[in-house]
Amino acid sequence: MRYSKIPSETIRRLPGYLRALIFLDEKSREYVSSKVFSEYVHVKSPQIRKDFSYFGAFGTKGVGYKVTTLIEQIRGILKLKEVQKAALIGAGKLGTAISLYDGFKTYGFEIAAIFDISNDKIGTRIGEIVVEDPWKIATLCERNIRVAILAVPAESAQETADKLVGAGINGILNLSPCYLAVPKRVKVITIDIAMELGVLPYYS
Amino acid sequence: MRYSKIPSETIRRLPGYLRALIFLDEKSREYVSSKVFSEYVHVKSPQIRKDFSYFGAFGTKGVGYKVTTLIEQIRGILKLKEVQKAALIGAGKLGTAISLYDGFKTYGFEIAAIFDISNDKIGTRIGEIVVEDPWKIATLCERNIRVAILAVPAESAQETADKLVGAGINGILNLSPCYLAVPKRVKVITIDIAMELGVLPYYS
DNA sequence: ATGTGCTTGAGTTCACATTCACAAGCAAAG
DNA sequence: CTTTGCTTGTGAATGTGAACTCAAGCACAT
Repeated sequence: MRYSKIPSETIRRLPGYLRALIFLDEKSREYVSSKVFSEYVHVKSPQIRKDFSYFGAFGTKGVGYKVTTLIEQIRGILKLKEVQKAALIGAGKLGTAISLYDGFKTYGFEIAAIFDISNDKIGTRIGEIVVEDPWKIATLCERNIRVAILAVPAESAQETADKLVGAGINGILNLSPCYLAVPKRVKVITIDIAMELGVLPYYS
Repeated sequence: MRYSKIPSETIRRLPGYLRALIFLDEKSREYVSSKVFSEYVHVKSPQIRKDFSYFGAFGTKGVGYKVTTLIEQIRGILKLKEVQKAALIGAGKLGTAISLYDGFKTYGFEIAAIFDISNDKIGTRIGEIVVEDPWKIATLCERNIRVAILAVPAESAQETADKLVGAGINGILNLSPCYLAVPKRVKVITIDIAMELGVLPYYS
């Protein structure tokens, strides 16, 4: 299957599709049509069919798509089939909130390590994970952790990102309000809650 | 000035521009060229010039754009000139982390009210704000609060959103992992951290 | 077995966004 | 005053994604 020709905008929508599909699956819904599905994900139905058609046609005319098949397909494309271990850097208020959020397993993620610079926190436990000293970030690669969530103050974000890159990480979810300079092989996604808020008044 | 013809993709980039410009301003940088600016925001220089040209030409050839003028312009377009009051619903771990985050004022936002359903929290103080009972959400309109940040469990997100809509809110930043059904006049932005994480493995 | 109603899948059209290339123009130096 | 170097602003071309439309086809009822 040639996934390489899937448009990037379609990829961007897939996690949203996945979430809705898992929701439908939990409700024991077996089939869903593009029309009904569009209600759940706020994407128009022709768009949904086009997206699904990129990775092969397996819908049933007159009926719709089988929910479990769709989930399998999307998990496969996003490489979420086996559990991905993720590291959390920064155990402040935000980091703690994130580590306790149970939505990660929906996407096959598991927070497998937490780091914090504060001596008060090192050695203590958040959930079931023991907080470690940041110099141990270098061991992430051998622990098979390739994704990191960065919840540190903006001042130390770049510095920490450099360490992560050095440790062989290839994906960073950056929650600091700043851009990170990283090599091209590393994918960075930045979420700045305040910044997202910035477009709201425009649409009023 | 005809702002109405500014492409939506440009609008989406403006908050990012604004953040970088404020950073430059704090560094006392007076002028910035599109080439230099592109390093800061990770957008190519012709794109930046095109974006700026949508809201009028005021760069100086051979020199660049005046940082403070740019900040004024963008604040004007995004309607961030006067301080916008925002309400925070949900004072759990995530809500608390958000209320203590000081990045909001960069965009002219101020958390002016906090609501939580828990009796333990009502009446206590987070930062300088006293946590209120959710039935007081109805008073938001008369308090001149038009934007809300929703940090409640997914189960009660829709119900709370309905209350907010009833209170005359016209923008919601939704941090729950679910879609919200709201009237068209209300703009919703959903951020699901786990979902954003979902695209990372694909790019590995 | 046949017809009916609904849904898929794809080809096409249209709209939008990005990139490119270059003329026009300011500033500073000689 | 003229020249040199750099940067803007924009029209044209290219690329990309969204919306539309409709023939093909499955399932179920009759």
